[in-house]
Amino acid sequence: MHQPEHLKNAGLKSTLPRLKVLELLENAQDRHLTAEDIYRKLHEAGEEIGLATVYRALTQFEAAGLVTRHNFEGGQAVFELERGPHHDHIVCVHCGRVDEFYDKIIEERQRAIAKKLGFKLHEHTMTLYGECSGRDCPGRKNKG
Amino acid sequence: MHQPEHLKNAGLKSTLPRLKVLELLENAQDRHLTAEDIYRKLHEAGEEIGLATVYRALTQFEAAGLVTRHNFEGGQAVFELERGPHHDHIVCVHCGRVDEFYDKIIEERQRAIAKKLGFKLHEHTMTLYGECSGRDCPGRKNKG
DNA sequence: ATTGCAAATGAGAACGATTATCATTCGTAT
DNA sequence: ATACGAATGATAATCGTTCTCATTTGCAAT
Ligand SMILES: [Mn+2]
Ligand SMILES: [Mn+2]
Ligand SMILES: [Zn+2]
Ligand SMILES: [Zn+2]
Repeated sequence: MHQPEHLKNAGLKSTLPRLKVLELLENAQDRHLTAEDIYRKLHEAGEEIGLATVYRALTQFEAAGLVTRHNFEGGQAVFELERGPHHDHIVCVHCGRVDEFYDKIIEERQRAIAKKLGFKLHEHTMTLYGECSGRDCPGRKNKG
Repeated sequence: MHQPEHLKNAGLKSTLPRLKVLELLENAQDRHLTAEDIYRKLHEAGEEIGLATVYRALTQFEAAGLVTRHNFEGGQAVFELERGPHHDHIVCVHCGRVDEFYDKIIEERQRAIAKKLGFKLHEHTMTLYGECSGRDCPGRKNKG
């Protein structure tokens, strides 16, 4: 369900490459993807697109509020389609799994801290790092 | 007060370049510096040192727990000497000013969230971004 | 349907931050 | 003082991302 209107509404011309990127973000199993993930997945699906175009599309989507960029530690930025409300992330240091959460108390405290320090708060990043308990996580201490 | 013992205790050989970097981190007015900040300040002070050596020293200090690396948004990583207990940061989007804070409630919530999601928490990053109220901040709405 | 033109694309060059290479120098234990 | 492994510094290389520019496309006016 990739609507050209989504792009039009965001003030972006509806082009084939942009629609492909948007569609992939909508349908991919993983919500958090690097530019190269997207480039690779599109090529695997037989779609022609340049890497520079993927980067440009993502930057524009971000500016339009369609997409959020995260700089988890380590090289590449990851992008996710803006679906629901704000949330933060916890990342497994072994398998890279990303879980999402929202904590009202933390958000309140952040606002209070900014106020106390004399800042007009714009946004924040918060990422927790740890070891997940996935059955297939390589960091798992193999017990039954 | 740059003690060779600090390096020795950290398992690092006491060399002149490392002592210079450590001394600068101890004495610089700004607690949060990029590798190039350090390189530049040392050269301005007439000290000979290679940029690669600055990067290597910082990476080793980090591994030894003497220094913490932060990836605030935008290009360069910043480093700070590990002095007291853990804290997080709030950064002014206009002037780059960095303030530090610690919030016990947030830290507690983070632990609870990780537990609920089945993660063994290792660490976290939290950075707030906003507009500071410094007299000389360029983003300041000039009112008396 | 054709035309015209600004905007978008893609290939590859360029860029900035960081790391790797390697010949030379240094630190330190004998 | 000697010796040897580790550290240094100049520079090349790497990596993610952005820029350049010739070509193509979207789209609106014929
Ligand atoms: Mn997310
Ligand atoms: Mn700090
Ligand atoms: Zn995992
Ligand atoms: Zn400011």
